[in-house]
Amino acid sequence: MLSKKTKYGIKALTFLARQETKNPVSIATISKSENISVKFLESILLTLRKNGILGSKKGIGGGYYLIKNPKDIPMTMVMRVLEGPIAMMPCVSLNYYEKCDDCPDEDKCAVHILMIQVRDNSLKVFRNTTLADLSN
Amino acid sequence: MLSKKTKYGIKALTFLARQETKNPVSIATISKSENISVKFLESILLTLRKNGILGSKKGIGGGYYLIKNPKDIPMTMVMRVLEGPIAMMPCVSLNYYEKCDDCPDEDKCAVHILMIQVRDNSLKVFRNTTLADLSN
DNA sequence: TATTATCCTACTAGTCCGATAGGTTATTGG
DNA sequence: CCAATAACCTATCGGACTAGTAGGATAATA
Repeated sequence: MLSKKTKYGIKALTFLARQETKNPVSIATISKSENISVKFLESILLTLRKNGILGSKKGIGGGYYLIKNPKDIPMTMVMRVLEGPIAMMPCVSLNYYEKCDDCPDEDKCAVHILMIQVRDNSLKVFRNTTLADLSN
Repeated sequence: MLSKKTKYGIKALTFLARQETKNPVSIATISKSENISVKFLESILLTLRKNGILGSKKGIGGGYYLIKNPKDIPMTMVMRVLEGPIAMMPCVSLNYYEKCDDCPDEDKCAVHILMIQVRDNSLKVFRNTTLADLSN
Protein backbone atom coordinates (compact mmCIF):
# COMPACT_ATOMS: atom_id res chain seq x y z
CA MET A 1 0.00 0.00 0.00
CA LEU A 2 1.08 3.51 -0.79
CA SER A 3 1.43 5.51 2.42
CA LYS A 4 -0.65 8.63 2.95
CA LYS A 5 2.60 10.48 3.40
CA THR A 6 3.54 9.78 -0.21
CA LYS A 7 0.04 10.35 -1.48
CA TYR A 8 -0.23 13.74 0.19
CA GLY A 9 3.30 14.63 -0.81
CA ILE A 10 2.60 14.06 -4.49
CA LYS A 11 -0.64 15.99 -4.26
CA ALA A 12 1.11 18.90 -2.64
CA LEU A 13 3.86 18.87 -5.26
CA THR A 14 1.42 18.91 -8.15
CA PHE A 15 -0.46 21.72 -6.48
CA LEU A 16 2.74 23.72 -6.40
CA ALA A 17 3.57 22.78 -9.97
CA ARG A 18 0.20 24.03 -11.12
CA GLN A 19 0.81 27.42 -9.53
CA GLU A 20 1.22 30.20 -12.02
CA THR A 21 3.78 32.24 -10.14
CA LYS A 22 6.76 30.86 -8.27
CA ASN A 23 5.78 32.64 -5.08
CA PRO A 24 5.87 30.60 -1.88
CA VAL A 25 2.60 28.92 -0.94
CA SER A 26 1.76 28.44 2.73
CA ILE A 27 1.06 25.06 4.30
CA ALA A 28 -2.40 26.29 5.22
CA THR A 29 -3.25 27.06 1.61
CA ILE A 30 -2.15 23.66 0.33
CA SER A 31 -3.81 21.95 3.26
CA LYS A 32 -7.19 23.51 2.47
CA SER A 33 -7.04 22.92 -1.24
CA GLU A 34 -5.98 19.27 -1.00
CA ASN A 35 -7.84 18.28 2.17
CA ILE A 36 -4.78 17.35 4.15
CA SER A 37 -4.25 17.78 7.90
CA VAL A 38 -2.08 20.87 8.46
CA LYS A 39 0.31 19.27 10.90
CA PHE A 40 0.80 16.12 8.90
CA LEU A 41 1.37 18.09 5.72
CA GLU A 42 3.87 20.23 7.58
CA SER A 43 6.09 17.24 8.31
CA ILE A 44 5.83 16.01 4.73
CA LEU A 45 6.82 19.32 3.19
CA LEU A 46 9.69 19.54 5.62
CA THR A 47 11.17 16.25 4.43
CA LEU A 48 10.70 17.34 0.82
CA ARG A 49 12.64 20.48 1.58
CA LYS A 50 15.39 18.64 3.42
CA ASN A 51 15.78 16.40 0.41
CA GLY A 52 16.26 19.21 -2.04
CA ILE A 53 12.89 19.10 -3.77
CA LEU A 54 11.32 22.14 -2.17
CA GLY A 55 12.55 25.48 -0.92
CA SER A 56 10.93 27.45 1.87
CA LYS A 57 10.61 30.94 3.22
CA LYS A 58 9.56 31.98 6.70
CA GLY A 59 7.36 34.81 7.87
CA ILE A 60 4.64 36.77 6.14
CA GLY A 61 4.30 35.86 2.49
CA GLY A 62 6.35 32.76 3.20
CA GLY A 63 5.69 29.14 2.39
CA TYR A 64 7.03 26.43 0.12
CA TYR A 65 8.02 26.53 -3.53
CA LEU A 66 9.57 24.23 -6.10
CA ILE A 67 13.30 24.58 -6.55
CA LYS A 68 13.48 22.89 -9.94
CA ASN A 69 11.38 22.88 -13.06
CA PRO A 70 8.60 20.26 -12.72
CA LYS A 71 9.81 18.49 -15.85
CA ASP A 72 13.15 17.95 -14.10
CA ILE A 73 11.60 16.14 -11.16
CA PRO A 74 11.18 12.47 -12.02
CA MET A 75 8.87 10.46 -9.78
CA THR A 76 11.72 8.16 -8.83
CA MET A 77 13.09 11.06 -6.81
CA VAL A 78 9.79 11.77 -5.08
CA MET A 79 9.06 8.10 -4.38
CA ARG A 80 12.48 7.44 -2.91
CA VAL A 81 12.27 10.43 -0.60
CA LEU A 82 8.74 9.81 0.63
CA GLU A 83 8.07 6.10 0.24
CA GLY A 84 11.59 4.68 0.38
CA PRO A 85 13.12 2.11 -1.99
CA ILE A 86 11.13 1.34 -5.11
CA ALA A 87 11.99 -2.35 -4.98
CA MET A 88 9.68 -4.58 -2.98
CA MET A 89 12.60 -6.47 -1.45
CA PRO A 90 16.14 -5.47 -0.42
CA CYS A 91 17.59 -8.23 -2.61
CA VAL A 92 16.23 -6.58 -5.78
CA SER A 93 16.96 -3.01 -4.78
CA LEU A 94 19.39 -0.97 -6.84
CA ASN A 95 20.23 1.61 -4.20
CA TYR A 96 19.64 -0.37 -1.04
CA TYR A 97 20.72 -3.87 -1.94
CA GLU A 98 20.87 -6.45 0.82
CA LYS A 99 21.20 -10.19 0.59
CA CYS A 100 18.47 -12.42 2.04
CA ASP A 101 19.55 -14.54 5.02
CA ASP A 102 17.51 -17.53 3.96
CA CYS A 103 18.38 -17.56 0.27
CA PRO A 104 21.45 -19.53 -0.86
CA ASP A 105 21.21 -18.65 -4.55
CA GLU A 106 19.43 -15.55 -5.79
CA ASP A 107 19.45 -16.60 -9.41
CA LYS A 108 17.38 -19.64 -8.56
CA CYS A 109 15.06 -17.89 -6.10
CA ALA A 110 11.55 -17.66 -7.47
CA VAL A 111 10.70 -14.56 -5.47
CA HIS A 112 13.84 -12.81 -6.63
CA ILE A 113 13.15 -13.57 -10.29
CA LEU A 114 9.58 -12.33 -10.00
CA MET A 115 10.36 -9.18 -8.06
CA ILE A 116 13.15 -8.14 -10.41
CA GLN A 117 10.53 -7.88 -13.13
CA VAL A 118 8.14 -5.91 -10.96
CA ARG A 119 10.92 -3.53 -9.96
CA ASP A 120 11.99 -2.98 -13.56
CA ASN A 121 8.47 -2.11 -14.59
CA SER A 122 7.82 0.21 -11.68
CA LEU A 123 11.14 1.88 -12.23
CA LYS A 124 10.28 2.45 -15.86
CA VAL A 125 7.05 4.19 -14.90
CA PHE A 126 8.60 6.37 -12.22
CA ARG A 127 11.58 7.29 -14.37
CA ASN A 128 9.47 8.25 -17.36
CA THR A 129 6.99 10.29 -15.37
CA THR A 130 7.90 13.76 -14.16
CA LEU A 131 6.02 16.12 -11.94
CA ALA A 132 5.20 18.10 -15.08
CA ASP A 133 3.43 15.08 -16.60
CA LEU A 134 1.20 14.76 -13.56
CA SER A 135 0.36 18.44 -13.39
CA ASN A 136 -1.32 18.76 -16.77
CA MET B 1 7.60 -4.04 0.95
CA LEU B 2 6.71 -7.60 0.14
CA SER B 3 5.65 -9.39 3.31
CA LYS B 4 7.55 -12.46 4.49
CA LYS B 5 4.26 -14.28 4.34
CA THR B 6 4.13 -13.84 0.58
CA LYS B 7 7.82 -14.46 0.16
CA TYR B 8 7.70 -17.73 2.07
CA GLY B 9 4.46 -18.72 0.39
CA ILE B 10 5.94 -18.39 -3.08
CA LYS B 11 9.05 -20.27 -2.02
CA ALA B 12 6.96 -23.10 -0.62
CA LEU B 13 4.85 -23.26 -3.76
CA THR B 14 7.87 -23.47 -6.06
CA PHE B 15 9.33 -26.15 -3.82
CA LEU B 16 6.15 -28.17 -4.30
CA ALA B 17 6.13 -27.48 -8.03
CA ARG B 18 9.68 -28.79 -8.32
CA GLN B 19 8.71 -32.05 -6.67
CA GLU B 20 8.82 -35.03 -9.02
CA THR B 21 5.89 -36.94 -7.59
CA LYS B 22 2.59 -35.46 -6.51
CA ASN B 23 2.84 -37.01 -3.06
CA PRO B 24 2.07 -34.77 -0.11
CA VAL B 25 5.06 -32.99 1.41
CA SER B 26 5.09 -32.25 5.12
CA ILE B 27 5.46 -28.76 6.57
CA ALA B 28 8.64 -29.89 8.31
CA THR B 29 10.24 -30.89 5.02
CA ILE B 30 9.47 -27.61 3.30
CA SER B 31 10.47 -25.69 6.40
CA LYS B 32 13.92 -27.27 6.47
CA SER B 33 14.58 -26.94 2.79
CA GLU B 34 13.53 -23.31 2.54
CA ASN B 35 14.67 -22.07 5.96
CA ILE B 36 11.25 -21.03 7.16
CA SER B 37 9.93 -21.20 10.73
CA VAL B 38 7.67 -24.26 11.01
CA LYS B 39 4.82 -22.53 12.76
CA PHE B 40 4.77 -19.52 10.48
CA LEU B 41 4.91 -21.71 7.41
CA GLU B 42 2.05 -23.75 8.83
CA SER B 43 -0.25 -20.74 8.85
CA ILE B 44 0.79 -19.75 5.33
CA LEU B 45 0.12 -23.17 3.84
CA LEU B 46 -3.21 -23.23 5.62
CA THR B 47 -4.35 -20.06 3.91
CA LEU B 48 -3.12 -21.37 0.56
CA ARG B 49 -5.20 -24.48 1.10
CA LYS B 50 -8.28 -22.53 2.16
CA ASN B 51 -8.00 -20.52 -1.01
CA GLY B 52 -7.94 -23.49 -3.31
CA ILE B 53 -4.29 -23.46 -4.27
CA LEU B 54 -3.13 -26.38 -2.16
CA GLY B 55 -4.62 -29.65 -1.00
CA SER B 56 -3.68 -31.39 2.23
CA LYS B 57 -3.67 -34.79 3.85
CA LYS B 58 -3.42 -35.55 7.55
CA GLY B 59 -1.51 -38.28 9.35
CA ILE B 60 1.53 -40.33 8.40
CA GLY B 61 2.68 -39.65 4.88
CA GLY B 62 0.49 -36.56 4.89
CA GLY B 63 1.32 -32.99 3.98
CA TYR B 64 0.50 -30.46 1.31
CA TYR B 65 0.35 -30.82 -2.46
CA LEU B 66 -0.57 -28.70 -5.47
CA ILE B 67 -4.12 -29.11 -6.68
CA LYS B 68 -3.54 -27.66 -10.13
CA ASN B 69 -0.81 -27.83 -12.71
CA PRO B 70 1.84 -25.17 -11.96
CA LYS B 71 1.34 -23.63 -15.38
CA ASP B 72 -2.29 -23.00 -14.45
CA ILE B 73 -1.39 -20.97 -11.37
CA PRO B 74 -0.76 -17.35 -12.35
CA MET B 75 1.02 -15.21 -9.81
CA THR B 76 -1.96 -12.86 -9.67
CA MET B 77 -3.75 -15.63 -7.79
CA VAL B 78 -0.91 -16.18 -5.34
CA MET B 79 -0.32 -12.49 -4.75
CA ARG B 80 -3.97 -11.75 -4.10
CA VAL B 81 -4.30 -14.59 -1.61
CA LEU B 82 -1.11 -13.85 0.31
CA GLU B 83 -0.37 -10.17 -0.17
CA GLY B 84 -3.81 -8.76 -0.88
CA PRO B 85 -4.79 -6.40 -3.69
CA ILE B 86 -2.14 -5.80 -6.35
CA ALA B 87 -2.98 -2.11 -6.63
CA MET B 88 -1.15 0.26 -4.31
CA MET B 89 -4.32 2.22 -3.59
CA PRO B 90 -8.00 1.27 -3.29
CA CYS B 91 -8.92 3.86 -5.92
CA VAL B 92 -6.91 2.02 -8.60
CA SER B 93 -7.87 -1.50 -7.56
CA LEU B 94 -9.80 -3.67 -9.99
CA ASN B 95 -11.21 -6.06 -7.43
CA TYR B 96 -11.32 -3.89 -4.33
CA TYR B 97 -12.15 -0.46 -5.68
CA GLU B 98 -12.87 2.27 -3.19
CA LYS B 99 -13.13 6.00 -3.72
CA CYS B 100 -10.76 8.33 -1.86
CA ASP B 101 -12.45 10.62 0.65
CA ASP B 102 -10.23 13.56 -0.12
CA CYS B 103 -10.26 13.33 -3.90
CA PRO B 104 -13.01 15.20 -5.80
CA ASP B 105 -11.96 14.09 -9.29
CA GLU B 106 -9.97 10.93 -9.91
CA ASP B 107 -9.19 11.76 -13.51
CA LYS B 108 -7.33 14.86 -12.42
CA CYS B 109 -5.63 13.29 -9.39
CA ALA B 110 -1.89 12.99 -9.96
CA VAL B 111 -1.52 10.04 -7.61
CA HIS B 112 -4.35 8.21 -9.31
CA ILE B 113 -2.88 8.71 -12.77
CA LEU B 114 0.53 7.54 -11.63
CA MET B 115 -0.66 4.52 -9.71
CA ILE B 116 -2.87 3.30 -12.54
CA GLN B 117 0.28 2.89 -14.60
CA VAL B 118 2.12 1.08 -11.83
CA ARG B 119 -0.82 -1.24 -11.31
CA ASP B 120 -1.10 -2.03 -15.03
CA ASN B 121 2.55 -2.94 -15.21
CA SER B 122 2.55 -5.08 -12.09
CA LEU B 123 -0.59 -6.79 -13.23
CA LYS B 124 1.03 -7.58 -16.55
CA VAL B 125 3.97 -9.24 -14.82
CA PHE B 126 1.86 -11.26 -12.40
CA ARG B 127 -0.60 -12.34 -15.08
CA ASN B 128 2.10 -13.49 -17.48
CA THR B 129 4.07 -15.38 -14.86
CA THR B 130 2.89 -18.76 -13.66
CA LEU B 131 4.22 -20.97 -10.92
CA ALA B 132 5.69 -23.16 -13.66
CA ASP B 133 7.75 -20.23 -14.96
CA LEU B 134 9.29 -19.70 -11.54
CA SER B 135 10.03 -23.38 -10.94
CA ASN B 136 12.39 -23.91 -13.85
C1' DT C 1 7.77 44.56 18.28
C1' DA C 2 3.79 41.97 17.13
C1' DT C 3 2.43 38.92 13.63
C1' DT C 4 3.10 35.36 10.54
C1' DA C 5 4.70 31.01 9.09
C1' DT C 6 8.20 27.58 9.00
C1' DC C 7 11.05 24.55 11.98
C1' DC C 8 11.77 20.98 15.30
C1' DT C 9 11.12 17.50 18.96
C1' DA C 10 8.40 14.51 21.29
C1' DC C 11 4.56 11.80 22.01
C1' DT C 12 0.53 8.60 21.13
C1' DA C 13 -3.29 5.53 19.71
C1' DG C 14 -3.98 2.17 16.62
C1' DT C 15 -2.65 -1.32 13.35
C1' DC C 16 0.01 -4.82 11.24
C1' DC C 17 3.83 -8.20 10.91
C1' DG C 18 6.26 -12.15 12.14
C1' DA C 19 6.28 -15.38 15.08
C1' DT C 20 5.19 -18.60 19.12
C1' DA C 21 2.36 -21.62 22.24
C1' DG C 22 -0.60 -25.19 23.02
C1' DG C 23 -4.08 -27.98 22.25
C1' DT C 24 -7.61 -30.57 18.70
C1' DT C 25 -8.70 -33.47 14.92
C1' DA C 26 -7.97 -36.79 11.37
C1' DT C 27 -5.21 -40.55 9.29
C1' DT C 28 -2.18 -44.39 9.28
C1' DG C 29 0.67 -48.40 10.76
C1' DG C 30 1.30 -51.94 14.05
C1' DC D 1 -7.65 -50.66 19.36
C1' DC D 2 -3.85 -47.67 20.13
C1' DA D 3 -0.01 -44.84 19.46
C1' DA D 4 2.36 -42.02 16.33
C1' DT D 5 2.11 -38.58 12.94
C1' DA D 6 0.87 -34.34 10.83
C1' DA D 7 -2.47 -31.03 9.65
C1' DC D 8 -5.84 -27.85 11.95
C1' DC D 9 -7.17 -24.04 14.84
C1' DT D 10 -7.19 -20.26 18.30
C1' DA D 11 -4.99 -17.18 21.02
C1' DT D 12 -1.34 -14.32 22.25
C1' DC D 13 2.64 -11.15 21.94
C1' DG D 14 6.62 -7.92 21.19
C1' DG D 15 8.14 -4.73 18.06
C1' DA D 16 7.76 -1.74 14.29
C1' DC D 17 5.36 1.40 11.68
C1' DT D 18 1.50 4.76 10.40
C1' DA D 19 -0.96 8.75 10.76
C1' DG D 20 -1.32 11.83 13.05
C1' DT D 21 -1.22 15.65 17.46
C1' DA D 22 0.92 19.00 20.79
C1' DG D 23 3.63 22.65 21.86
C1' DG D 24 7.03 25.48 21.57
C1' DA D 25 11.52 27.67 18.98
C1' DT D 26 13.13 30.29 15.20
C1' DA D 27 13.19 33.47 11.44
C1' DA D 28 11.16 37.06 8.40
C1' DT D 29 8.12 40.76 7.61
C1' DA D 30 5.25 45.02 8.29
